[in-house]
Amino acid sequence: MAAKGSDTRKKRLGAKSARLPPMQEARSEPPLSRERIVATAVDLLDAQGTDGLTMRRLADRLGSGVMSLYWHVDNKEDVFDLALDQVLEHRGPPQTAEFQDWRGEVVHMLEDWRASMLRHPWSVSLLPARALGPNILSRLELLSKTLSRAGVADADLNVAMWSLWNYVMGATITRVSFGRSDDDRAAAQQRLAALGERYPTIERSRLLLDNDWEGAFRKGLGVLLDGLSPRS
Amino acid sequence: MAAKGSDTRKKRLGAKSARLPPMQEARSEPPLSRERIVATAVDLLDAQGTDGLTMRRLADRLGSGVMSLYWHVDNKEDVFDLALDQVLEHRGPPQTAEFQDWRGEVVHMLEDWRASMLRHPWSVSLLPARALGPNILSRLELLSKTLSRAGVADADLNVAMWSLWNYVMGATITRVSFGRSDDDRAAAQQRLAALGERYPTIERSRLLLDNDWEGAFRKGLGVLLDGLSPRS
DNA sequence: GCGATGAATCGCACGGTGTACGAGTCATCC
DNA sequence: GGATGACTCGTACACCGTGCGATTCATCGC
Repeated sequence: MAAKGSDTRKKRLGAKSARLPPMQEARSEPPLSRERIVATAVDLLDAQGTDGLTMRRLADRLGSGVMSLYWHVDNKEDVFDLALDQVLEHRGPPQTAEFQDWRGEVVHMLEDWRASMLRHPWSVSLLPARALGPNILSRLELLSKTLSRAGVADADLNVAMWSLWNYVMGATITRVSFGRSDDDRAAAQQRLAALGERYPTIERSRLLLDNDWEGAFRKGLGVLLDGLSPRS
Repeated sequence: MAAKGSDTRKKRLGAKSARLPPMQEARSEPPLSRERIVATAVDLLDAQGTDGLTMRRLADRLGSGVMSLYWHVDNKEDVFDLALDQVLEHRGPPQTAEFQDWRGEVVHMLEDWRASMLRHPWSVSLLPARALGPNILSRLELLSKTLSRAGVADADLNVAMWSLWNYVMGATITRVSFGRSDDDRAAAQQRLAALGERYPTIERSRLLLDNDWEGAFRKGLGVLLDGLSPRS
């Protein structure tokens, strides 16, 4: 059903002819390209969220006709896929040959991952329903290699990988859905209090008001890493 | 922006008049009600997924006009909220007075939570973007109370709660998005292999082919609980 | 120079969507 | 008998993704 890989007729041509501007329209937009479409889509998503992205609006921002987009892109789903992967781009590993602090590196990697998604909140609602783009795979590869080199046995590797992935995804998604604004959460907690004594414990602990997201994230991650460490 | 609480004019009237069937149509549907709408929406979501739920289709299944739904329901978002909460209903705690195996209880609670969502895969893509319904709150309350009674200090309670929540949500969402079918995952892993040697480690570990979801879930959860246990 | 090719752009139109609006029906109560 | 209010629903509107040609224009073999 969900075939990946753009299979419409269209190949990235080898950057041969540098289309010179048509010179009739002084402020004409640069020509359409997959890259420009994706970049604009990310802008639009940042500004208006998932529902804000429509093909028409996207074309407007690009100064093109709607149907022109479909030459470069399979369909709207494709745009989402590309935008998501774009946002998860990451610089390669620092490539330090020596390997003293694997734990710190893992924490850093995962925090960077999380931060990348939090910078574009729409990405977390997209990710669950989408396949793995190259940038996600590359991040997984890096994590896997680090854990492996740190001494995690092959037999335990997948459990470790999935546990970390699950935790990071869950924490990020939660952060986005509940962390909108202090006011929102205050309102939620108040509604909760108003609901009477049905939820005394979470009301007392002020669960929804807790806003040390980073601290909580790090602590939970620490616990997980403690348990997943080799030769623990 | 996202005001909760149905604010349209409409109150659940106190079950006063039992609308007797109009007797002109022998097989006429029972009258519309919020409950019937939600139940039918869940059926429709189970059968057709998130995109399959349209107000028109929903009305068709209910044998009513489309706009009649809007008397009982604020809008489509409302339907999603209600359907999600409905699916997360749960039986109250066994209410055992004695408290020997808190850990087993927590594991059981979280596995039940996870299972409830996996039974309705659409729920996981809904949850990230939605506020907390009463059934979610009630589950959180139960979890919180259990941990607290088990001896988790108040100061550590929120970290424990969020860590567990994050992990469970992440694992469930991941399970649904990647666990579609063996074929899908085999295809993904193959695509990955075809992509050459860019991802050697995850290719070697066959990360995407691992299908012992339950085992991995339980192991990761165990690690987390080990670290979060009181007086560890 | 000239026709053919094919990449790229885009207008139009179609079938679908959520829902605002207001006109209807009907049981109930004064 | 009239008023009220709960409830149903047909019509209409604006917007959506996208299939289908028609159109433009640079390039290339002749």
